[in-house]
Amino acid sequence: MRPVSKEMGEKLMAAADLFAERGLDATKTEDIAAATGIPKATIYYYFEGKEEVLSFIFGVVLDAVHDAVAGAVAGPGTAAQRLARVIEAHLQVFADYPKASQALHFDLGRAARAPEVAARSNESFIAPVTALLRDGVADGSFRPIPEPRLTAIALLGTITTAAIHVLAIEPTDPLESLVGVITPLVLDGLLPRSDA
Amino acid sequence: MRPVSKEMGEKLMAAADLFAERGLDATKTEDIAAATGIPKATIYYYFEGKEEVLSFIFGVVLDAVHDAVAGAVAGPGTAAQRLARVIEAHLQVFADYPKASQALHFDLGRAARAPEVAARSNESFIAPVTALLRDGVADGSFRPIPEPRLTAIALLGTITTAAIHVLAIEPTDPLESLVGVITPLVLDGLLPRSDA
DNA sequence: CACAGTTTAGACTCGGAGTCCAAACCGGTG
DNA sequence: CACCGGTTTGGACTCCGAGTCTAAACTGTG
Repeated sequence: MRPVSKEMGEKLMAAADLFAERGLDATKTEDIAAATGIPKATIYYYFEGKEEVLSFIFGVVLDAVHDAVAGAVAGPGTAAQRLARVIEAHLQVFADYPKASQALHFDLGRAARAPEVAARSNESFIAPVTALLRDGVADGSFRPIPEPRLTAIALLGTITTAAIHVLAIEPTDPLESLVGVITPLVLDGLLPRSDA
Repeated sequence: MRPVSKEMGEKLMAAADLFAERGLDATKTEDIAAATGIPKATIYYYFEGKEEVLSFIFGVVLDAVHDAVAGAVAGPGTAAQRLARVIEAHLQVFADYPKASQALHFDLGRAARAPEVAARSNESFIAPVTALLRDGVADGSFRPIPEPRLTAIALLGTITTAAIHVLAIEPTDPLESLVGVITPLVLDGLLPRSDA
């Protein structure tokens, strides 16, 4: 994969629509060419094949997640407040890159099988959130969490699944409504608080 | 898709391994034939194509989820106890059909795009769990939940993502360890309970 | 201008999905 | 047993699209 100019990168994001609608394999190289305005031969000059085009798009999203999460984690406040901001920021990435996020989630298998995508999703979300959970436990703003890493992974699933569902399957509710669903769910749980 | 005999159905499940490892598109019809022992021509006699073979496998898993969830929801106890059993039962399906579950999650895009798969995952999990949440709110065993359906979807994501991760990506932890992660997470949340 | 890198059209190869067919097989039924 | 419908299968065939290749044009830089 040759280095991609900013302009070309932007053009390429148009392919995210195709991938989100049809998936990688139902998307012809010619379609990508048509949608992006980049001729097939040029695409092959930059990328090994359409799978690498998809990886490029995934990279853009994962970078955005990385920045969003890193910013939220590094911010002020208790671990709980920062986790709430992680959720908000992550959802904002879905709002910013709806089609690309959808493509990422929908071609999850391919993504998971690509070691560098797995590594990046680890760096972007799982590792920082795991650390945040540990912090919160240490300073008492979270209850003891026996498996912070698995918990972080579960949180990732909570956020992404809900977001993708709203985005792609039943776009009846706005994405913002999810903050009010997910944040209380993961912070307070479903049981009533006797001290509330 | 013609009706499939029990024996043939069992043979077909061998294809789940291929789908889980490589995804549908990297799996050749010939490979399916080799893995299942069913010749290509016979496969095409029963199914429109390999996509329908995948749908068949998805159907088996979704049926199992349906039965597991229905059983847990219908059981005795508070809504919280029944939800805990839903989680356990759902995880048990992952344990029973690891490869097929993986294939389902990995080819999520295809699944989500297939209207009957979306409908079945709604019937199997989302609708019954939404109802369970409503019940729990009504009888006071859950706190008020403004968006029970979105919450149910979020729960589905929590469970499946964690399970798939453990199953496919980092099989270091056993699947059972997830019960202790997910159940407290969704029932109690991450914040400490001052009344605990 | 010459040279290196980029861009592109278009022709080509090749693998695999799905089609088709005809032969065999199988389990009733008269 | 002879027949008939549905099933099973091998193998040949078509067709589409990914990826390759080439050569020409174009771009900017010394």
